[in-house]
Amino acid sequence: MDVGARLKAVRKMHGLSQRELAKRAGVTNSTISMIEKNSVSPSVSSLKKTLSGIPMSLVEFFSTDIDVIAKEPVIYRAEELLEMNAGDISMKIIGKNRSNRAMSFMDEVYPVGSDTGEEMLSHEGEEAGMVVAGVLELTVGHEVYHLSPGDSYYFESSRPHRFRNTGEEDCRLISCTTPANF
Amino acid sequence: MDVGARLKAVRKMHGLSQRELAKRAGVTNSTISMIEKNSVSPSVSSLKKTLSGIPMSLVEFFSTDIDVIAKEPVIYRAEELLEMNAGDISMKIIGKNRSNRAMSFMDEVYPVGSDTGEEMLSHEGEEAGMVVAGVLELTVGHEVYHLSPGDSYYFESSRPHRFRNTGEEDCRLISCTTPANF
DNA sequence: TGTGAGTGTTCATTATATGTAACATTAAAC
DNA sequence: GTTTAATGTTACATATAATGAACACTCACA
Repeated sequence: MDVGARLKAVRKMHGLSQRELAKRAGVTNSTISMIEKNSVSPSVSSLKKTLSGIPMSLVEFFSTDIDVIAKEPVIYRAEELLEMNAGDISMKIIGKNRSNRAMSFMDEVYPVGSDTGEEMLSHEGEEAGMVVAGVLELTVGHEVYHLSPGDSYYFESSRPHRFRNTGEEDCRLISCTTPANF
Repeated sequence: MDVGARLKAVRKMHGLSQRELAKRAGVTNSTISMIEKNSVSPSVSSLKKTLSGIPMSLVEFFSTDIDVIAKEPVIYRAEELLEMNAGDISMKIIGKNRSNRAMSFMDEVYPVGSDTGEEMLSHEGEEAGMVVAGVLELTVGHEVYHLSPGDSYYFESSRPHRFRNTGEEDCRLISCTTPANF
């Protein structure tokens, strides 16, 4: 991660000179020069102060992809979607071949009786989804929910959760998680 | 933003002592102590090095919400979903009443002839979606795509884009954007 | 051909962060 | 009670970053 190059790119992108940004941010131009040349590793507070002149948050600074947006594919045909299997659950991941994704967007099919398992799932991030066909039993924490087509959910992935198809037909679910898990 | 408190929380969450983390990260325990007490503002490089012992990225560190996970609602019934209208396009937002969301997960309906407009959209983030019914014309950059049910897309929202229903029936789309725009 | 306002860089000084090694406190083991 | 190993904190020396004032350079304009 090239902090200097990124700051330079961000600054240029906003049409600011080192001195102009320095004035707005309340730091000196030499500080910015040194940071951009990677002659120093700025403290969190000074980087934050510097970015306040843009303005830009630290999250944005570290997550924004300055690199050229590669000519990534945009659309994924239904018949081309690669099917993955986790147990008997089928998942088709949209954008799987992209270099970096912020999300995992998926078309999932839970066959009758399928289950992510008694051991509850728990991981970083957030997830949301909508049932398109069939019924789904969703457990989050100590609550159990039953979802029909058109019903949806949104929760923090750190909360223990479990998906089951307790119905009598396959359940199809369109879901999304962030960050990308798959 | 309380860097010290956050580091402490993250460290505790992973069951590490200052010394243990220090050893894994290749810094000294006193450095960690000082950072956690906010007696110093660590340099980006030393914070990064410190987090490598967790391990955790800078993005995660600055974006992770350590605050207590509020008792947010989890599921949203089809009939309860609030319908929003942008022109003649209908959008139902999942999780709208949540305090903070990383994503906008939506159930959208594009009536025949509807269009996000000649002026292409362009904003921060990434977006993905899958057509559930009808057909959709998606323009990204200079490319025009036609999607049928089961087809999907994933692209950087900074790329100019436009959605149109050029078909002869309503188009239903389940989509997600990050960060949350709606 | 200056001249002036802009650009980014560099140097010496000052301020701040980090490493080393000590300290005090707690909890478990004997 | 004493020991032992763990915890987090602190003091001082050293390393590093930030400041303020110079410097060299480019470009527009007279």
